Amino acid sequence: MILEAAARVIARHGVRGLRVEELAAEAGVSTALIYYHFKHRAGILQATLEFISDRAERYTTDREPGAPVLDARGELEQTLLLELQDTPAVRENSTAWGELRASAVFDADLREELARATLVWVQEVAELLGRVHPMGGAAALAGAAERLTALLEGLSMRWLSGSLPVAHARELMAGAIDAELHRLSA
Amino acid sequence: MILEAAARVIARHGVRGLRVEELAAEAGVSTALIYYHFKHRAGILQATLEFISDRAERYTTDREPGAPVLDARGELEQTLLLELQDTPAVRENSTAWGELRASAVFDADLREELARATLVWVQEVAELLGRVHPMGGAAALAGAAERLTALLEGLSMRWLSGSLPVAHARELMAGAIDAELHRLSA
DNA sequence: GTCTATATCAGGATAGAC
DNA sequence: GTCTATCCTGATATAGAC
Repeated sequence: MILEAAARVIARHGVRGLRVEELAAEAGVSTALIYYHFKHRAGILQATLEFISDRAERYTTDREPGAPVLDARGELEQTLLLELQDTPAVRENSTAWGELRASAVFDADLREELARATLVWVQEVAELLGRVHPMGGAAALAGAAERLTALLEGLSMRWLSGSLPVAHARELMAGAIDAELHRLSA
Repeated sequence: MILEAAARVIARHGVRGLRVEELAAEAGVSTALIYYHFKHRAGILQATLEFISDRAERYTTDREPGAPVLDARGELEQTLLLELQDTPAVRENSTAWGELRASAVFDADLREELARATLVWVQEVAELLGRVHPMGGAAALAGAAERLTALLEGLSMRWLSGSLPVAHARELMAGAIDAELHRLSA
């Protein structure tokens, strides 16, 4: 699929480094066909970013069949720490997500989709937090979820840009989960 | 100054959108002069990153003359919340910083300087945390500082990409400072 | 729908004068 | 150090056949 190929290419060279020709090669088609499906380069980007955010929603929710059933806190940690692993799939998605976020600063067309995807993700985490702390107020849960997900984005960027080893990023993330849960208890 | 102009252009169109010609126009010089000073486009980016991180160090440390003297916690909050204000100067620096961070994912030449600047910043925040909690262990202080600064980067990106209003970003940041300080007390 | 050309052009980089 | 003029590569986009 062309969009899958586009996600790979973006993860490899960034949005700015996306060459239609390279994308064509990666997808095993000609450049003309790319332009047949998408009117122009910008359209490719738009469609790819939509594709990436949809895919990200699925893959944080789905669990491998046969994976151990986790308690609420385990589920929460799993969801967040899943994004800080140096595997090709995670690297690809995080890189593409970071690119999407960075591109949206200068491209208003991306902002709506991005805000939507961010909201879905925050709500999912808030819901998990609520399962750990059923008595937490909705506002407190939402705030904690926003902080944890924003922190995750910040840590991912540091990791991917070579300022922070993954292992350390994971420790920091775990510490933040701990801090937020304590705060919800207080 | 060329580097100041570069920071402005990057804040306006991103690293991806930096045209040497536009930079030349912004700085009021010819493109040839740009290439006289910097060997190639990549060199411009490198130098601009250095410039921006130096400037950021100054402007988080310097206080306006006549500004009220703050206690340790006030100083800490000031330093972090300063970066979440919708003023041209802050927007410009944050935007450029975010761009350089994002670019470094695909450009190894930027990574070293970026890691250095990140480290300086983390240490500065750790030092401020230490003044609030003189009994905090070095590792705990460093961890908290890394989380707070990474969160700030994450919140800035959300703000600049239109997923989060500044005012809310500030509240979240304040909440995180609170959580980290509580955790250091425990 | 898909390909093989190819037109077109933006933008990075340089030559050479002052 | 700084400019004007220009080259030239590399990338977007299209024409037209199958």
